[in-house]
Amino acid sequence: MTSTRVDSADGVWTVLGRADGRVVAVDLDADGRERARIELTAAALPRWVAERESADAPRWVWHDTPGWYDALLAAGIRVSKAHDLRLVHAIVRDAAAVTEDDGLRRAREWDATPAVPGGEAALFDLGEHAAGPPDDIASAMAELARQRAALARSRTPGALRLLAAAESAGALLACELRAAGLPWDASAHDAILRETLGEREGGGLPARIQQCAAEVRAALGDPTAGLDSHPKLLRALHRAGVLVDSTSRWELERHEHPVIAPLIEYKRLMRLYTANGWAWLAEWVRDGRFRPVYVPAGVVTGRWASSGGGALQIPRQLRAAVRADPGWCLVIADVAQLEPRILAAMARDTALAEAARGRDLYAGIVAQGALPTRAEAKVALLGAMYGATTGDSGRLVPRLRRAFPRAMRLVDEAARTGEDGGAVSTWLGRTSPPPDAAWAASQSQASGADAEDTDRTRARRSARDRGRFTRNFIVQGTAAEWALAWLADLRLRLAALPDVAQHEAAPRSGPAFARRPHLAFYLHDEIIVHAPLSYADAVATCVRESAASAGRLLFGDFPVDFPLDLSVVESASAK
DNA sequence: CGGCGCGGCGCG
DNA sequence: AAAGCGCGCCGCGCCG
Repeated sequence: MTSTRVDSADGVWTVLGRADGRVVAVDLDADGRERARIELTAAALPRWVAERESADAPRWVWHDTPGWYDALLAAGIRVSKAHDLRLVHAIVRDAAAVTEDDGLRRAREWDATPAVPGGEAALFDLGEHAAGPPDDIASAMAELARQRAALARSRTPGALRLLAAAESAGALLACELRAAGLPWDASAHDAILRETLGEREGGGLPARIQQCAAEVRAALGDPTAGLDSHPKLLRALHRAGVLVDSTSRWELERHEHPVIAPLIEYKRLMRLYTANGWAWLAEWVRDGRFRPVYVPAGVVTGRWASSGGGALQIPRQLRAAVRADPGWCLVIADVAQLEPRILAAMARDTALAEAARGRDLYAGIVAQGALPTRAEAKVALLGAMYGATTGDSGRLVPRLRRAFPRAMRLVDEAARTGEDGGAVSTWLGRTSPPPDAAWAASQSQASGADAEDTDRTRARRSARDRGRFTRNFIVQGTAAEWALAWLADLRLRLAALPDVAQHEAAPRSGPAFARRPHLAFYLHDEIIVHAPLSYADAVATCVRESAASAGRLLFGDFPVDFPLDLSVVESASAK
């Protein structure tokens, strides 16, 4: 297997940008000096990129990945490496390790919102940078120079360059995931909907929802009770003697009344119907593929977000609709308890890493005697990373503090920094945003001589809120970096798999790369690869090796495992 | 009428 | 009424 590198200390960089209606490509050497410059028509670009890709596979530098890569993918061209100026700008701009920014922070035109594929939203959006970052070659060259200089002078150039490369690989993958799509069996989805919700009759709600609604109204003794408006439902519940303060499920469950069960069922069915019902199916699934819009770094911690389609919230109930094409399979893998393992590695906490040695980190904590049961170990650890102070979780955290002082010190310190208005950074250097002006103003006002008790209370609470955010930021953000490193390595390994003699029933439509094993889904700590059956073992090996490689890339030889739950299946429901 | 905030719930 | 992080989407109801 050829070695696959995520790092960016490598050969040729080629900057793409526009000028006078044409495309300009500039080759740079390792020091960033211009070596060659050519002009192309937009129509000639894909073929030229493909030639360069097979000749010397440069790192492609561009203002925004979807703005260039969607068209290349549509032309059947895939690239291996990129540098996304918009995404890297945001990292460098906020990074605490960047001390001399070489004018980068003043280049406000790069503070742009992500362009949404296929979206026309920018048309009426008069926001300052609604049009996205500048795509001309001069701007791209200038911004790249600022970024390279700022990174070179930063306190942690290696880590930040790695983050830039991983972030950009993620941007490539986000386009590829959308182009390939997640194989989705619309008839299986329809069957689940009909099974769960009942048949649709006329223009009304499905049968089982109507039945539930009737049972709820009967139990309330109110044949016209409105169930979809919280105020109306709350009043109806009160009239029936159910004295709840909200209509949320966890509160309803605490009451005994004939209305409770059918009401909870009604809400469950309505949720499925409205969020992932037939309307969703018609809008988001085409030609057997679900194509969500992924938004790399859409979350401040560096996690991806999604826009439209709810890619990050597909209910487990519908997983059976995720089905491989005939003759193909799904290789599904997720990391067991990623965030506590990340915490152990970041803190160099060998005791926690030892507990994480096996498959089940929580069982490992119990085995060490830190906490009596698995359930308590889990809630305590989540509480530690989320900043729980009360309840079961808050009560258990002190025991964790005794057992794993290094890990706990790391998150406690991050919380304290956040409470004081400071910034914290992930392992590779992504830095939390500064508190907004209102937060800072309320803190200083509360510490003044003329502050009221209510001011102090409120300021204290918002300080603690921010502490919980920064506490979680370092762990969630570093977990996102590990996942990016995993993905970046995996997509290169998959692309490097040799062709087998006979492809099984490769889909005739869709991009060329999707006729070979390819990533089809990604969600925080889980991936799905869609592959011909004959590739199953090779893909599983790639997935495992990439995970091991990501651990080494971030944490060197620190002994922490990132075990995968991996399965090769026809349908995601079997997992 | 569209925009927005909220409650609620799906996901990690 | 959430204790304890991060998201997106739905329907409702209010506002202009």
